[in-house]
Amino acid sequence: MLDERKLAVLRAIITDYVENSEPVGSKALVERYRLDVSPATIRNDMATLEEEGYLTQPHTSAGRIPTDKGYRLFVDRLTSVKPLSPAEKRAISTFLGGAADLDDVVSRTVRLLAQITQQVAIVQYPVVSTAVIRHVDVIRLHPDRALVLLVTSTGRITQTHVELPVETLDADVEATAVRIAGAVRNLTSAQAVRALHQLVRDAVEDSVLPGVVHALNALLAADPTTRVVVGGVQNVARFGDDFHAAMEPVLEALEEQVVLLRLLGEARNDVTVRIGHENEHVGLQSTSVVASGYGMPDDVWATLGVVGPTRMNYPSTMASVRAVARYVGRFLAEG
Amino acid sequence: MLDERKLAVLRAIITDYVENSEPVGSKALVERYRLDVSPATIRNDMATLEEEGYLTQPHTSAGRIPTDKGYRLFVDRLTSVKPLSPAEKRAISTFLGGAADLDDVVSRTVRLLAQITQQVAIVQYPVVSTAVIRHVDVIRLHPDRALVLLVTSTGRITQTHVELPVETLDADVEATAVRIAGAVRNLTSAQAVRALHQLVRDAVEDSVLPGVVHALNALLAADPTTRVVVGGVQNVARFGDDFHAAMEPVLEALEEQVVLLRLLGEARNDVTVRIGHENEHVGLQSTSVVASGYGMPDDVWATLGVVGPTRMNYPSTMASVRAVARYVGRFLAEG
DNA sequence: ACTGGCACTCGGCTCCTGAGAGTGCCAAGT
DNA sequence: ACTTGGCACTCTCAGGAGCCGAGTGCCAGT
Repeated sequence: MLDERKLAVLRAIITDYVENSEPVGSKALVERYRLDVSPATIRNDMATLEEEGYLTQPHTSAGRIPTDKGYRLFVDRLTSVKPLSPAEKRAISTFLGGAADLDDVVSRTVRLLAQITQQVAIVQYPVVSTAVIRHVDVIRLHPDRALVLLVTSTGRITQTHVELPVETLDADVEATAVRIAGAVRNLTSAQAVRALHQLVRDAVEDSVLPGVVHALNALLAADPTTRVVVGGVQNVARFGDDFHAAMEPVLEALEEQVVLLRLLGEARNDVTVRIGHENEHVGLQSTSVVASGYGMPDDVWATLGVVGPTRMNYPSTMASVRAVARYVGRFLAEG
Repeated sequence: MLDERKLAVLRAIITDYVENSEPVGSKALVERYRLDVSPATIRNDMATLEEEGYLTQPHTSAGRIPTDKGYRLFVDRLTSVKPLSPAEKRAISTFLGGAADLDDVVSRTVRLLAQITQQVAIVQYPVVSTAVIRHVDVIRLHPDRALVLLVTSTGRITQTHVELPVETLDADVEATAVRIAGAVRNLTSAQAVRALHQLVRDAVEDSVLPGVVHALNALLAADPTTRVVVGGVQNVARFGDDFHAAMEPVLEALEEQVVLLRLLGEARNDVTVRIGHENEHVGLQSTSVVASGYGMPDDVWATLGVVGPTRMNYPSTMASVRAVARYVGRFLAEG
């Protein structure tokens, strides 16, 4: 049904439309791309492509524009992710190289992604499945209130408050902190939960312990709900003139952590693309999401990606996302 | 020059323009507001107001719209901040009441402000000048690298990394941590800096100490550079149709922490308004900023505010900002 | 299977026109 | 001295007519 030339036509239409943002007609197509056939032939091909659902026309007697299905075929079969130029690679590398700590890495990454794709960047904080607990601390802030701190080997710090029983001595708090720290050090989340359970049963006399353990369990359980950072929101204004109407729901979606997490989806170690209506979130159905997991080859930590208009340059966006994901993964693995 | 009626005319024009987003003419004005004079009289007043720079017309023979100077006069002399309704107060109170920790308070505040003003909300994390250090911790992450943690009495946690000398023993790290923690507990930033300086001179044999102290000094110095959180960005899309052009620079400005901090300005304990060109940042010259410090009556901690179109409802926005600032201050003072 | 030709459609541009809103100014009234 | 009604004028905006051109679909011929 779709021979080689029809695919070439689809590819040319998408390329042209991405570049000029205007419906593209048969004549312009043969002029700009060396298709070596007449416009009439192209018209027939276009008619077929439209029947199959890959193209559509905004109105009769205008050029064609790609549908979501058209973009999908393009992404799946008609293009390959092109490696970045050495200069770009170097830029990524040096930009990330200056990062001081985890927060800095994430914030640099999000700015970098937004910058080179000219779209909205989303970066999820890394969760390492093999992360172990480095430290637990209980810090008394008030007579009846203490701060519980949890530090993992990746430098992630989470905290929560806990109420202390009345008449708790500083020494009690101290003792509990030491006891817990000793019990869970170098354990993974799952192991720690078991160890804490055991600890509560063994040390029944410790009045501070149960509250703190409860708080810690909450922290350990909340762990996968990682933070998501967004950047380059101003690029939404550049998504195109036809975008102004659909803009508010997009901005709204970008403020919801939950939406963003679902958007990034399951962490996979290659680049995935979700086009237009393939996104579940209704406010984002005129956008596409290009995402990639990052981390070690066999241990994906988290996901990052960009949100842009369906009419985006997929090859170049995918290349950028992939490259940034790899560099960040490598950088974090080293540091 | 500006008698009572001319001021009433200006007030009516601003009220009407804020409501309907359309230039307002003399006839509509006398109809909608009981001015008890003829349109011709109003026209003369309008001509005067325009000469004085309070009004302008988009084109000859259209109605008038206020200038920045007109809005300025309006907020300074023609309006008073109206207290919120009991229902609104209750909503603010209950919404903030559920907050668990500092992060939660800030994030709830920013959402609340954006929600009730329908504009972009900005909240600066509180810095308490009287905050004291509750805890310092040094946590070894790698053989040659450790995490330095600083916890203040407000629950603020800052952290940084420090390189350890080769062959450092765990016990050395532990000892240093205990020593430092003991030295600075319950001190303010300024006191702590002095105490640490003393400590370095006294404990020359401690090889870990200098690095950690250096890191701590950086943390203490960085303290006032507090974080700023933004919310309700989607409301930019609702600022008005004429706003679409000026939108990108606004979104851009909202991503820059530095710009935001300057925007909020000096923390003062009452509501301040900066209108249009009174803002230094060029991207924000078609917006107004309504800000207020929050904290205890005599101890302002930080600033919060909203960014909206110059054509905004100043009395209601100012009332909301003031109310939220007060509630947050009170809430933080209690908790 | 491709091509050239041809009739047809339809959006966008320009030009025009009328309606309406609003202004500025003037002379008369209070 | 301020206010008012009247009036001529300006300018935007909406609507309609008409033309242009890009683009299409179809068909007959190669």
